[in-house]
Formats: sequence, structure tokens, C-alpha cells
Amino acid sequence: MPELPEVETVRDGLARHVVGRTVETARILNPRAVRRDVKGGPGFEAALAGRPVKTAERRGKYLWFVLDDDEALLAHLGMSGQLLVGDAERPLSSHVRARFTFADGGPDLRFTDQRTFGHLMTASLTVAPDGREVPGPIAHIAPDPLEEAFNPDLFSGRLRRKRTGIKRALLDQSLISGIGNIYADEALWRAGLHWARPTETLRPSEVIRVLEAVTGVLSEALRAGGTSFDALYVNVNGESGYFERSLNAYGRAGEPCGRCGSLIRRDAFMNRSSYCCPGCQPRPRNAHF
DNA sequence: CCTACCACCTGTAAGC
DNA sequence: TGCTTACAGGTGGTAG
Repeated sequence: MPELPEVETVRDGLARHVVGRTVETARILNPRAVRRDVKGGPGFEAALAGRPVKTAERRGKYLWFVLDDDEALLAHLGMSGQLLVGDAERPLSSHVRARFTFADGGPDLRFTDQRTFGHLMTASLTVAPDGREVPGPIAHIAPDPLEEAFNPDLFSGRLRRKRTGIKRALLDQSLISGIGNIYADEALWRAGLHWARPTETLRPSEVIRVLEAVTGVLSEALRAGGTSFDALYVNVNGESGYFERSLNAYGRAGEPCGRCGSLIRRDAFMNRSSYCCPGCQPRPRNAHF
């Protein structure tokens, strides 16, 4: 599923193929695709017609186009969302939720989403607490660890003041953004910490280790997933990347840990799964579930 | 204010 | 074979 590296790969493709063009029409094919937009669906379509696309930006798992007049087209891919650029004449697949054409008559942009957890909206830009201009509805999303605005000391302080488990904290997009279930497990494996470790007991050196693991995992995945895509295809699909990416813990229940040989275990966690190595990520005494 | 949990979706796969 | 159930999981809203 798209986490930071996948969304950044998409953003890069959009910067190449959409930025600098002017929207001609926006059509919502499934009303669920546009949510949280104060203008509503019809307002969304009307607001986008004729608007220039100036830049493509990202924070965590959100990405947006900056238009004119301090307005943005904001997107979240959810679990299965894709933004595809291609020949405007190609047939519409059944999962296309919204379609954008451009004044130059060139390739169109399609928001495709099987599970419909993703969504789009227009929004005004505002200044987030860290000083960056972002769309208003995501002002509460913290900087991601690959952003210049990310402040490790601020993160460390807020993390250790929390009363929860380290994995819950890493998934909290208002504390640190861009990390999802897969990269949280991978980063914690790398740092040698159990997912239920209480945040308030983390030593400063352990917080540094977690941060190094997170940035390492994310940037390596970005390098691996950020390669090949064809000229007119914006690769949004995290899934293909997963197979090529070497995962050390996620999805490997029952397989030997590459570091110590213990068998990776799967635990139920927040109605989903956590994978960890019982050997090098021992469960803390006062685990926080 | 903070933390925990669920609804929202649909396609695939495993279980009976 | 065909039906049922589990699972994948990010986020906003809400309950406590």
C-alpha cells in the first residue's frame, strides 16, 4: 500500500507529466472519490476547470498540486489509489473514480482506486505550525522524516511525552508522517525494538536509533521504488515494488530472522498485523498494547 | 487534552 | 463445487 516512498514516486511522476499544464475538465465518476471538499462534488469539478497546475508537492502520504490563487488539489491514495497519466483515448477501467483532461489535448490524469479509501479535494493553502504552506485540511499532519522541516528534537520530545507503544506512535501522522504498517515493522526490526515498547521508557539513544532506522528504510525503499516508469505512466502502485523490495520482518511469519535466525512472529495489532523477531526485538516487561 | 477503537470499502484467498 | 469468513489497511470521527 502506498506509504511515503510510493507516494513520493507518484509525486515525481506527476511533477514530470502534469505540472505546467492547465486543467480543461474534471469529472467525478464515483461520488465517494471527492470527500471533505467544502465546495462539494459539483463545486470541485467547476473549481478545477481552466486552472493551471503550478507544482506537485507531498507531505507524508498526502500529495497535492498547487494551483493559482493559493488553492490546491489535494489527494490521498488510501490503500489502493493510483494516479495514472496516459493516452486520453484509452478505455476507462472500472475503478477510475475521477478523470482530468488538459487544455493542451495531451495525456489525461485518472484517479483509480479499487477500495475507495483514497480521496481528492480542493482546499486553500495555509501555514502549518512548522511554517510550511500546506492545504488547510492537512495542517495537522506532521512533517515527514525526509522533509527539511522535520525537527528531530521536537519529535523526540513529543514522542517521549506520549503514553503509548512505539509502533502506535510511528503510525500517528500528527507526530511523524509517511510511515505505514509495513515500514513501521521494518524500521522497528532494524532498530531492534518491540512494537509494544512504551514510548515513555525510550532512552534518547533509542529514539535516535528509531529515527535512523525510519529514515534508512524510507530512503532505501524510495531508491528501490523510484526507478523505472514509462514516459506516460505515473507509477503509483506500491504493490509491484513490494515484491522486489527486501523486507526483513513484514509478512515473513514463520521464516528465520536474517539477523539472529529466530522465527519471525505475527501478532494481532489494531485489527491488523505486526511482525517482529522474538530474538532481537524482545517484548518489553511493561508492554503497551 | 490525550488515547483507543471502529467504520469506511472491495477483491482475493482460505476454510468448511 | 459453492458459500462464508478472514484479511489487507490509512484516516477521520468519536467514545471514553
